[in-house]
Amino acid sequence: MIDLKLLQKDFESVSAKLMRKGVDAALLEQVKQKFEELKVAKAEFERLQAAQNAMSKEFGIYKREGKDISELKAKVDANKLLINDAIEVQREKQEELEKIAMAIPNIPDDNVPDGEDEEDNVELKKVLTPREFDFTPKEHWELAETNGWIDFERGVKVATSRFSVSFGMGARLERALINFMLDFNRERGFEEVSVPALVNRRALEGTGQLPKFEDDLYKIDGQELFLIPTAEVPVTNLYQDEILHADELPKRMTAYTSCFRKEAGAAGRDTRGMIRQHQFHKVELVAITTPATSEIIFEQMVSCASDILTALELPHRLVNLCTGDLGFGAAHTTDIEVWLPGQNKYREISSISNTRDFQARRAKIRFKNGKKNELVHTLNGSSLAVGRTLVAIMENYQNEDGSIDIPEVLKPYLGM
RNA sequence: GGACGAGUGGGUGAGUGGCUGAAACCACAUCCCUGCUAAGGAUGCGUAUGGGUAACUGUACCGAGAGUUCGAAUCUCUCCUCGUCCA
Repeated sequence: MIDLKLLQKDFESVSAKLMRKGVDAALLEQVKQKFEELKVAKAEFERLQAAQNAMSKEFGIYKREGKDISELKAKVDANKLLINDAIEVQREKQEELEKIAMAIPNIPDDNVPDGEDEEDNVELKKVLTPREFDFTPKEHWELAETNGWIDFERGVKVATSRFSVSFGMGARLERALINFMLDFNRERGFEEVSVPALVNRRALEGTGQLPKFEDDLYKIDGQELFLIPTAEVPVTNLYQDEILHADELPKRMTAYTSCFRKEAGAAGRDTRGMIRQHQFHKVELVAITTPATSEIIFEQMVSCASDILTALELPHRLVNLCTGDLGFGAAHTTDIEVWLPGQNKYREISSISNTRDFQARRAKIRFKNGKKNELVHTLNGSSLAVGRTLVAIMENYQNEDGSIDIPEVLKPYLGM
C-alpha cells in the first residue's frame, strides 16, 4: 500500500514516480479525490457521533435526576438517522478507495532505470567467467534425462504439466542444495524458520499478492486458504500487526519451502525442462528492519545469494531491474542471473527486493522508535531457487559424455 | 463430531448497561533520594485516525462480525481461537 497522505501532499512528484511504473494518471487523480472525499465523510460522521455521545451522556444524567427525557429522546432519535446515513456514505467511500489503492504498486526508487521489460534491465556486475567448452554443451532437460535425475513424464502422470519428479542423485542434489543454502544463510546471520505452506487471505494481502494476483495462486476449494507462491508470504507476515522493539531489529530469517504458482500468463514460456514449474523448491531470505538500515541489509542479502553461487562456482551476473520488470511491491530489485551454457544465456535464479514500507503498511508491522511507532522496512530475496540451481549445475558441470561433476562444496552433503 | 468454560492494554488481571479507554500489580521510561550490588520515592506509559504551531481535542477499537439500546468491554446471535471433558 502506498502512503496516501504522501500522495495527497506531494501529488505531483509521487504520481510522476508511479507513472514511470505504468500507473495511469487518471487512476492516481481518482485515488487522491477518493481519499479527500473519505476524509470529508469521516469528519461528518465524527461530528454527528460526538453530538450523539454528548446527548447520551446527558440522557444518563436526566434519568438519574428523574427529569423528563421525551424531548431529548426525540433529538437523539433524529440525530441517529443522520448518523446512519453518514456511516453508509463513509463505508462506500472507504470501499471505493481501498479497491483502487490496494491495486497500486509501490513507488519505484529514483535509481530504478526506466524500461519496458527484462531487455532494459541494467547489468551491475559479472561474477566468475563462463567456462569454455570444447564441445557443444547440452541443455539441462537432456542431461537430466540421460542421467536419470529428472523425469518429466511421470510428473505429468501423477499431477499435470509443469510438474516433474527427481530421482536418485537428482533428488539427493536438491536436498544437498537446500541444506547447503540454509547453512550458508545461517552463518550469515539469518535465523532458520519453518513455516506453513498454506496461508490465509490476510497474509497474502499483507505482502501484496492479493487482491491483484489471485489468478496465479492455488486456492484450497471451499476455504480461504492458498498455497504459498513464495516463503516471503508466511515469513514476512509472522510479524503482521505487531509493534516490534527497535532492539529486536533487524530480524533476518531464512526459510526453505516449496512454492506453488499457477504461472497464469506464462503459457508457452519455458515449457521444456524445469525452469518454470508449478511447484518448486526455494530457500528464501526475509528481513524486517528499520528504515535507516534497510539498504545495508539489502546489500547483505544480495551478497549472500551471490556468494552461494560463487561457492558453487557458478558464473552469474547482477542486474538492476527496470521499471517495467519491477514487481508489484518492490521499490527496487536486484536480480541474480546464472549462466546457462546450454541455453547460452543468463537466466534469473534469484530476485532480491526492498519493499521499504509498502508491505509493512499493509501488514501493519511497526517498531517503536523512541516514543513513536514507525513502519518497518521489509525485504525479501531468494537464495536460491533450488531447481534452477540444479539446472545451472547440470549445464555448467557437464562433461562431453553427458556425465555431470559434483560441486566441491556439496560433496560433504552427499557423503562424498 | 458433541458438552462446558475462556478470549480485556507489553505481561498478570479487575470490571454484568452510563461516573471505564478501561482499576490494581508487574514490566518499561524519565527524574529524585540513597549509596555498595540491591532497595526507596515521584511522574509518565495502549493503538489507529481527524483537527490544532502547540497545550490540547474529536472519533473508533476490550478475539472478529452483526444486532438490541438514547447509551455496550458488559445483553443477544454468528464465526474464529484456546482450554477441559466426552465420542
